[in-house]
Order: sequence, then C-alpha cells, then structure tokens
Amino acid sequence: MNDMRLIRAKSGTNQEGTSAHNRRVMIDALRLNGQLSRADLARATALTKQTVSNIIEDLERDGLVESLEAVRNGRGQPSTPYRLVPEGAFAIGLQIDRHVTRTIAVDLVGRVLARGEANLPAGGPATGVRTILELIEKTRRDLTEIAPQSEDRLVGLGAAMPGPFGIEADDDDPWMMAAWQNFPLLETLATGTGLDVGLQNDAAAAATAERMVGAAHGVDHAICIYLGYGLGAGLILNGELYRGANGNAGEIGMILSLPRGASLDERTPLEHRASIASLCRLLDLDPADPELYAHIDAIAAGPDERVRRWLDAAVFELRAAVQALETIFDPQTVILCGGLPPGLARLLVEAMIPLLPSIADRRDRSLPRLQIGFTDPWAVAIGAAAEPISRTFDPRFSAILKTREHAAV
Amino acid sequence: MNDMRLIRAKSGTNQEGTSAHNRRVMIDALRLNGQLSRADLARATALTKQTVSNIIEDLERDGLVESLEAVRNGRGQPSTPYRLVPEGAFAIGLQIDRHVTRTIAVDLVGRVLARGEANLPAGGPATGVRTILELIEKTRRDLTEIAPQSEDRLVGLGAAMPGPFGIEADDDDPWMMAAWQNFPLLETLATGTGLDVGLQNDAAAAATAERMVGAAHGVDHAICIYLGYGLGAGLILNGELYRGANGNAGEIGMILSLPRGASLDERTPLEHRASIASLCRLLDLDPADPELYAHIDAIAAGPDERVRRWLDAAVFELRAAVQALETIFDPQTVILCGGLPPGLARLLVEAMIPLLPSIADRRDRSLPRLQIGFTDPWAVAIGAAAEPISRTFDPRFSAILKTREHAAV
DNA sequence: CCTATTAAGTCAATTGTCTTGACTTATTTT
DNA sequence: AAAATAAGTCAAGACAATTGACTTAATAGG
Repeated sequence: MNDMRLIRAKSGTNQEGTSAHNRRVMIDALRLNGQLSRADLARATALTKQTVSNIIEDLERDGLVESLEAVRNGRGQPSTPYRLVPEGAFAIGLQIDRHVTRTIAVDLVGRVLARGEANLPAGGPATGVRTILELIEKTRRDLTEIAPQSEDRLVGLGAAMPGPFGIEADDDDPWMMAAWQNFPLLETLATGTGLDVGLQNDAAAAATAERMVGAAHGVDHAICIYLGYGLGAGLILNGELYRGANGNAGEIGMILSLPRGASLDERTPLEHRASIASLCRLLDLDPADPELYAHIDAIAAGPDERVRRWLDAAVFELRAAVQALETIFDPQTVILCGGLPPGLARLLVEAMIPLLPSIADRRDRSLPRLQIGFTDPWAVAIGAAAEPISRTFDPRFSAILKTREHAAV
Repeated sequence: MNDMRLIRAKSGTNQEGTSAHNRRVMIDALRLNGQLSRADLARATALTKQTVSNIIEDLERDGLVESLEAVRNGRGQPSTPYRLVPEGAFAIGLQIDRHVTRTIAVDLVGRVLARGEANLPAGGPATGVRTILELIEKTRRDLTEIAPQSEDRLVGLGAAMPGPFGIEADDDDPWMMAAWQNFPLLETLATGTGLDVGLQNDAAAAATAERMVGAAHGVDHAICIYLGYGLGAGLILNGELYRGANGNAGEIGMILSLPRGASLDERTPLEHRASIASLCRLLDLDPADPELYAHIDAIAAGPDERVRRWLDAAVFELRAAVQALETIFDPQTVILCGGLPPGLARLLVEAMIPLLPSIADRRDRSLPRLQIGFTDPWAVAIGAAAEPISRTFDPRFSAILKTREHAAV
C-alpha cells in the first residue's frame, strides 16, 4: 500500500516449482538407491506411475538418467531400472586455503575427473585471483579433454575457504585469510568464469562431500566435524546443509572453552587445542610446507611426547564437542573428517572412545555415534565441487519457491 | 523391483501442495505485516495478482481473513487491506510439568482465550492421564463459551513437556517424568480428544510461542534459551522449529560442562548450575510449592548470598552457552525466556553483559545479540497451543509434500 | 477543471502439471 | 492353458497458476 514499505513474506510457488521438485526427488532417489524402476519411483515418491513416466522420459531426454536391462522379478511384467548418467552433469570445485588453492572437477555421481593445485602468492585476493582463475581455466580444459560434452553440462562452480565470512579482520593474519573472507569472491568468480558460483566455508564443503558420496550419504541429520588447519562443523539438518543467517553456522573452532585442567576462567578458542594449526605449533612445523601431511603422518606414527600432549588436549575438547553437538542437534550420527592424515584421525577417534554419555545413547540407533569420514587434503575441494551438483539437483525447499529479482526473503 | 526392498526417497508434490503452500504464505504474510492488500501480497509473494485474488477469496470464504476499509494511497485505485480473522482458528495447548498440568486456548493470532491448571497426582501417566483429559475437556468447554464457533475451528492440540523423549529412564526421578517421556502420549491424547496432536519439549514450545507472538516474530534464525525447572533451547532455523532426528534437539541442559573454577575434568550437566532446579536446591525450596515463583521473586529481590552464588555459576554457564550457540548457529538473535520471575531474568541478562566475543559481533546487526523473551510460567503452555496453529498455517517444506500412508521418509 | 497517469483489482481464455481409469504387455502360478 | 500379478502406456480430465486486456478509482499537472 505505501509505496516503498518493506513487506516481509515468503515466496509462493507454482507448477514450475512442483515440477522442479519432482525432478529433483527422482534424481535424489536414484542417487540414493542406485537404480530404480518407474514403478519403484512411483511408490517411493508417492507420485503416480504416469507422472513418474513423464518425468523419467524428460530426464532421459535431458541425458540425466538412462535405462538398464529389464529385470524379471517374479510374476508380472519385468521392470526397467533406471540410473543416473554420470556424464549428465559436471561441476568444478575450488578450494582456497592459506597458501594453496585446489580445483576439482566432478560429475553427476560425484566421481572426481580432474584435479589442479597451485601455490597462492602472498598478498591475498589482489594477487591471488589471477592464479585462481587460471587454475579453474586449466581444470575446465582438462575436464573437456576427458569429457567433451562437459562444457555444455557444467552446472556451476563451488568455492570453499576457511570462514568466518563478513567479520572484521583479525590482527594476526599471516595468510591474509580475512582479506579473502571480505573479498567479493562470488562476483569475481562469476564474472571471471561465467558460471553460477556458490561459496561455503571448508567444514560445510566437507559435509557436502560426505553427504553426496561419503558417510552421510542418505543421512538427513548428521554433523560433520571438520578438523583441518582450523576446526569447524558442517551441519546437515533435514537433509540440507544449514548455513545460518550469514553463512557462518558451524564455526565451532571459535567456541571459547576452558583448556583441560584450567583453573582460571580464561576461555580460549577450541581450535587453539583441536586443529592441525595447534599441532603444527607444538611440533614446530611450517604449515606452508607442502610435505606437511607426510611429516605429521611420520611423527604421529612413532611415539612422540608432543603428539601425545596434543592428542590429549584435542581429545579432551573433541569428546566434549561431540557430546555437546549430539545434545544440541540430536543427529543420527557424527562424522569426523578433515585434512589430517588417516592414521592421526584413527588415533584421535580411538582415544575419544568411550564417548561421553548423551541423548545419542539410544537402543534404536542404526548408525554409530561417531564415524570417520574423508581424511584427505582434497576433501574440501571435492565438497566444493559437490555443492553446485547439490544446488542444482537435490530436493530443497528453496528450489520450489519462486524467485524475485528484488529483495530476498 | 524386489518386493519388499526398502526404497529411500523424499516425497513428491502436486498442485495441491502448491496451493497449500501459497495459502500458508498468504497467512504468514498477513500475520507478519498486520494487514496487506491483494496487490501487496502479490508483490511480496511473487505470485500474480490474479492468483492472490483467488486465494484471498478462498481464505475469506473460509473465514480466515477479512477485508478492512479501503485506503487511498495516492494515485490509483484505493487498495483494500486484508487481515487475519482472530476467530478463524483455535487451538488448545497442554503443558505437562512435574507436579502440575496447564491448558491454554488460543486463536489464530495467538491471543489467549482460556486457561486451566490442575495438580498432577503422583504416579505418572497411570494416574495423570485422567486429570489431563478432564482439564482439556474443561478448557474446550470454556473456549466454546467464549467463542461458540470454536468447536468447528479447532485445528489441534499441542502438548509440551520436559524432554528428552525415548531415552532410558533415569534412576532418580521423583516426578516420574521418564514415565511420561516414554508413555505413548500422542496416541492417548488423540483418541481421548479426537484432535490432531503434536508434541514438543518445553524449550521447543517456548520457542514456538516466541516465534508466533514474541521476540522471534518474523525472525527466521533464532535460538531461544529456555530456563525453567531444567534448561533447554528451542531452535528456529530457516523459519521452522528444528526437532532433530528424534525430537530431542535443543536439550542443552544435558550438555556436560566444567563448573566454574573446576580443577578436575569432571563434567556435569549444564542444568545442574543453570536452572530453577539448581536454584531451588541452593535455596532449599520445594519445587512442588505452588508459590515457588513468588518465593523466588521475593528472595531474588533482596541481597542474598545464595542467590548471588547461583547467579554467578549460572551466568558463567550461560555466557558460554550463548557464545557457543551463536558460533554454532549464526542466528540473528538469541532469546532468553523461561518460567522464571522477570526480575530474576533481568538480573541474569544484566550479569551476562558484556557477552563473550563471537561471530555475532557484526556491524550489520539489526537485532540485539541477546533479548529477554517470555518469562512466565505459562509460556510453555502458550507455545504448546501455538504449535497446532503453526503446524496448520505456517509455510513449511513438509506441508508441500505428498504424504504416504506407509513408512515415513 | 479537465486530462493523463497511475495503481488496484477483475475477467476470460490459456498453459502446464499431475491424476484418473481403462488398457496393453509380459511374466509366474496353478 | 487360464488366472493372477505387476509394469507401464494412453487419453481425457482436473486443478491451479498465468496472461493480457479490461474496469475502476484515485491523484498530478497543465
């Protein structure tokens, strides 16, 4: 009524939203179950056989699904199973880390088709953007060589970097991460590549990877603790990654906690004790060393007093963190993943057993309380690449709603 | 394909889902903005004028909205604003507490129309169900007297009680809460009243109340810390209450934490220090005393060493809890509410200032980091009553999807 | 004061998507 | 060989949003 009054409302939907959702549901069902017949899909999605037939026909024409040999399953006409076509879609992932940047190309089913890596020059975005755009370009070329059809079927670019975003810069910032966090990365990458770009913090990216091809596959309520240079959590709630009001949800490394045996009330960030950064400090390692993970792996293998001390402190924090996250989220499972050597991850998880008691101690559990997920320096880049696939093909509330050119919700 | 193989998939949707969502969006927009014209609604929801007209016509015929006087707003035909009809729908809320049960009747806009209270006899559900059903019956009669049309427009019954649900019984359980938590309350209430029944823990109910008529009205990312006999948090994420995998999300009182100045690694539940239960223990008060809140209020008003000690410990925990919840959820605001005297709530919040630094320290904040919400023994009952209204009328993903008679997602 | 402009809202036809119920096809059971 | 069962198709129908022209009612401006 008043001309410029701000009206708050959620967006409505229409038939397009319906159709888009149903297509996504089909794709999700095929991803989750491997292969399904039209009749299976109709039963699983509560849609009619006819609707499923129409949508599958569409998806087949679009090259996203394909039929397999008919199978006899007892009485009745044999069914024709369908599955996703891996080459139906591709996406590029970009990880920006403190001293290195990585790219990954994946297909619709999450297989990694190409990788790229480059050192990031000092100086933050001012000097780094060029390196990054070149690396993306190279990965696109590599991908096109492997899969010529990919250029038409590239659904987007996913970027991942340490958070938090949009917070005033820290004072001691040897790698200019704050400069990156406040840099208009989305816009720069979008204009630089012509792709739709998404941005997540690295724990969220790790969770996206776990959800698409890892331990959280098909799990609608999971917490992924990401232990990398820093510490974060990727929150999968109701089957979707939760981002918070400003995209900073899950930055658990910044929770202020009391160190083990502290007598003062001096709370310090969790990641001062539970992160690769803290381990590097204890071991006097250079985090910029490209051989860092090999070094850590080697040191962790043998008995080492400093590693023991670090483990002690980290396990103290992480046991509490798992218990707190279980209590807060009531998830089906907690997944520990990160850019740390698998051997160290195993040591950590073993030392965390027995977990602290929590409401997760249920008799009807089907998943373990704590699992190990990806422990791989490339996990974040894979998750970054998975994000555009998820954004484009996974069922989600926002995909049903109409979009408005002007103000958001 | 195989006869009884479990197929995991999300449910599809159809035009009915579309229509249901759009109706909900209209109602939500009217609730949020007070009154809007059809043209306003069209702009706000991204639907066409015609669609809005059709839906508003429907809603008007259903008695959920009504038109007001046309208003001139400059050039062009005057607009006709619409608003919600308070008598368009009613709901009953039921709170089951340790020694008392309360009922509330609310209307579509959340106004309280009737209240009821009764002592719960010892013995848990075996003896209590009868009392509860009688109290609900009485409240329904009271409501019908005030609003005769309510009987046809009663959309459901919301129940709220302390969680967690479905966990093995505790050993020391003076009020048989565990018996209630494992009792098939939903089914009993549904058959006993003939209404659609929902169940939440009391922190979730408090958050539901804050969202409908309190400090979280129109806020899509809010954490409500509920400090009552126990301690919990109601999580409003993406505009919906988050329940977790088993309905136990937010039971933060069960987080194990180190007491202030602890030198041992002995973690104990947060609510041992930050809850009315812990205050009662310190003050040697009987939690079953109906005058409890008045007593606490009186004691808290004067200087009292025991209250100071409690405040000290509770503030220590709650400051950390707020910082942790902000860091985990990145919400727009945190709301402290509960069944504690307002004076005590003010004391608590004042003592929590300054809050610990967190990612919530943003320049672009529009809401305070910490607010006081409902501090009222009836808050949980109000939230319980708000739940059926929210379930029936608020936009939510699940309302769009088709339902299946057999297994859930 | 008259006309142009602007905005709210309606009308009637159209479109897109899912649904319905009957039908065809292919296999196993009896 | 017939009956039963299940997958999948066909064609018409139902439903809800969209489209574009139209009506109504106000203000702005010459």
